[in-house]
Amino acid sequence: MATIRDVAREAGVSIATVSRVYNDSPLVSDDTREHVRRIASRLDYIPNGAARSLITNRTHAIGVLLPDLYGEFFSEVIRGIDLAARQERFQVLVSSSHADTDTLIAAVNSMRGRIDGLIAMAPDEKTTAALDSFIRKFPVVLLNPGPLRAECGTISIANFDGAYAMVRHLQSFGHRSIAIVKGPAGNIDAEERLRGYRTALRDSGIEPEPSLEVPGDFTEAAGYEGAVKLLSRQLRPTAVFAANDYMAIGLMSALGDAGLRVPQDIAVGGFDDIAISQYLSPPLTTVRVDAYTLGERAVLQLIPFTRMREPVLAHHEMVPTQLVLRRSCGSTEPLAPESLLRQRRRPNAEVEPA
Amino acid sequence: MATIRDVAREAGVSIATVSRVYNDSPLVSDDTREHVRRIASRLDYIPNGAARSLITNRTHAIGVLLPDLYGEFFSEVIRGIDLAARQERFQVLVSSSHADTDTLIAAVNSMRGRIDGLIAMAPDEKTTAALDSFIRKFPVVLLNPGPLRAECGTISIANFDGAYAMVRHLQSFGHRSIAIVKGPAGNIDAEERLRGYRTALRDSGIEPEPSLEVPGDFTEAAGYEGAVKLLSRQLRPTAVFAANDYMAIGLMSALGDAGLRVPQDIAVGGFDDIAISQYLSPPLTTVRVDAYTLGERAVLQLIPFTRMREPVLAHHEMVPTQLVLRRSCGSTEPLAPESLLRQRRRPNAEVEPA
DNA sequence: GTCTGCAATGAAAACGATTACATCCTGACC
DNA sequence: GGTCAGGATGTAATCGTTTTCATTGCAGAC
Repeated sequence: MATIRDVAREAGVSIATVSRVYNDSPLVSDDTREHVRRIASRLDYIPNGAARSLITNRTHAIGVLLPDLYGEFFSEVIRGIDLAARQERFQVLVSSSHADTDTLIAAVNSMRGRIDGLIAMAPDEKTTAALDSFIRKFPVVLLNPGPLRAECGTISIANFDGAYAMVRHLQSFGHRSIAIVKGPAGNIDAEERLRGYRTALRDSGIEPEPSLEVPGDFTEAAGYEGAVKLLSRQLRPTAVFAANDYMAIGLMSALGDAGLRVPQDIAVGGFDDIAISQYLSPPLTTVRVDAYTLGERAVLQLIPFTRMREPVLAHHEMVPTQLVLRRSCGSTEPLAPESLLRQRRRPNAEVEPA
Repeated sequence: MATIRDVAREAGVSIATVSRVYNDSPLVSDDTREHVRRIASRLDYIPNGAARSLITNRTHAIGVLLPDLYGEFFSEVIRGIDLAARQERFQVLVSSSHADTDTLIAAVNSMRGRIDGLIAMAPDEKTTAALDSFIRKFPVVLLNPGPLRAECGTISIANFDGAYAMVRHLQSFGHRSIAIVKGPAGNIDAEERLRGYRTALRDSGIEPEPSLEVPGDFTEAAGYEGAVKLLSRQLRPTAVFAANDYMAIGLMSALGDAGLRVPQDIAVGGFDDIAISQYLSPPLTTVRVDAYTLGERAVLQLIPFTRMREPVLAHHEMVPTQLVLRRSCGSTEPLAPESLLRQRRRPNAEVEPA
């Protein structure tokens, strides 16, 4: 590997000059700059990153810490982060699949000194607490944290708004008795969605009815059981909002087993807009979550603070969700071809999934 | 940030001793080791990675270069890489979404000097060629490259075997006239799957019939059109193998539109086992691709060579595929609950997809 | 009591860049 | 012609480690 010294010698200048060329200093004449560049590329010289960050105390890399997420969401977040970071000429160091607090902390420590800032998804209270001391002295942006008390930057998904919009939409079809299959207790997304559901009801003068709120855990099976529970009521609801699409799938299959038609007998709404949703029969009305933007915004919020090496000022941002109308809620509007909509989200999707 | 000097001063030893403690040198007495560790942790000392790699010329990081992949596959590959790398105490630097050769090369260059080895997925000939000079002097493992002539390590998916098994399986139900909807020309996976299809036919004494091989491009729409084309023959095939699941979906919806029942009137097989497949009606018989293992094996193959800083010896490995029997091919065997099978692949899936 | 050998430690030279400061040169101005 | 400004370049200190090569101290051999 050629070093800056080799280039300097070969070009007949000092290493300071070569360095200046690579740092776009205005203190180099155009001739020299040109000459040095030529020699450097002939020698296949690439500045040594380690030496650089040793002296500048900057690594030009950001760390990304994610729990073990399901495919679609994960890859979109990373994609958003990756592209935004590349734009800013930052490298991305990832570490995912952190089941517990210990491995998460270990991961943070192993990244220390190798990154200028951190983007982390803390799925629960415990993990957020674990990151706390780090947050106080280092640029950190949290993805989708819970109670917004963190003293750092955060980006959240508009779970509340999405759920609210979904319920209001169901109401626009005349539904008055709307049930919900909830997500796991303690889960931040689940709680926000429930809150959106309740608020939407109250805003239309309906007091949420506990027996219409059945527990769930985001799995297909929970959706199935939830439906069974709801159908055992003497008065069955006319619409059900499942707090995520997987539960909506289970729900719909239970309804089918019970001989009920969706949406004629009962309307169904989901959340997430996972890839499957558009292929269900009927296609599922749901709430699209823009994971790409989540990642992108996180980078844009983080980068300025990496330059100062200071904690990110408390600043809370929200990524909007979008109601996706399909037939499961009774919508009959002519819809744009889904495949085109999808396409827009993955402009370079040229390669085969497997 | 505390430096090694701070620790040395505070502990009353030389920096050499502190360094030795952190490098597990046997040349330190147990007392000293213990003492230094205590001081270090009190000062919250973490060795500076930049300084370390400057002197050792090793970064303890591997780069991962991926094209723009669809969600599920992408995240599983990364997960495999991440976990294996963590085991070996390596960091992972990712860069994805490389639509063209230029951005790919740029990404490689921006990683130079920051990584000890590279795992890259080169989706086509052009990209492989672009990486060629790099491959000659640096540890590289290619994921799923085409013709196995690359002078480096490679890990491929057993596309041929999977397609072969699928066709043989269809034949076991008595099908003699089996069509295929092909993937895009030039695509490596597509070509291997086609080859597997043809070989399976020949091995059972059937000469592949060109009119039973209709073109496709891995999209749902292509599957639909493929079905239309096949149904327009005077003699319709009794089974169709779609070269990926998305095309199988389009295919099945076209068959439905034509009033044909799957599998009674016509059997269907797919490839990839995307998440949707088990929810289709009927659930799709397909070939599972183990992306996790792909990533994991790549790391295990790469790591030893990073220590020598030498190119990876040409070594070609294959990740097996697995036939997943569901109802679309006519299988009536009692099947294990799918949700359990899925679970095994994502042991820590505690967090909500969105 | 000296010498040898070995375990434990320290001093100092790298590693390859950035950058403050010094120096040189050129041309403008009086 | 001398002075001065300022652009272009060079010198050298510095970043925080690892590692080679002393150096020290002590145990055991003679």
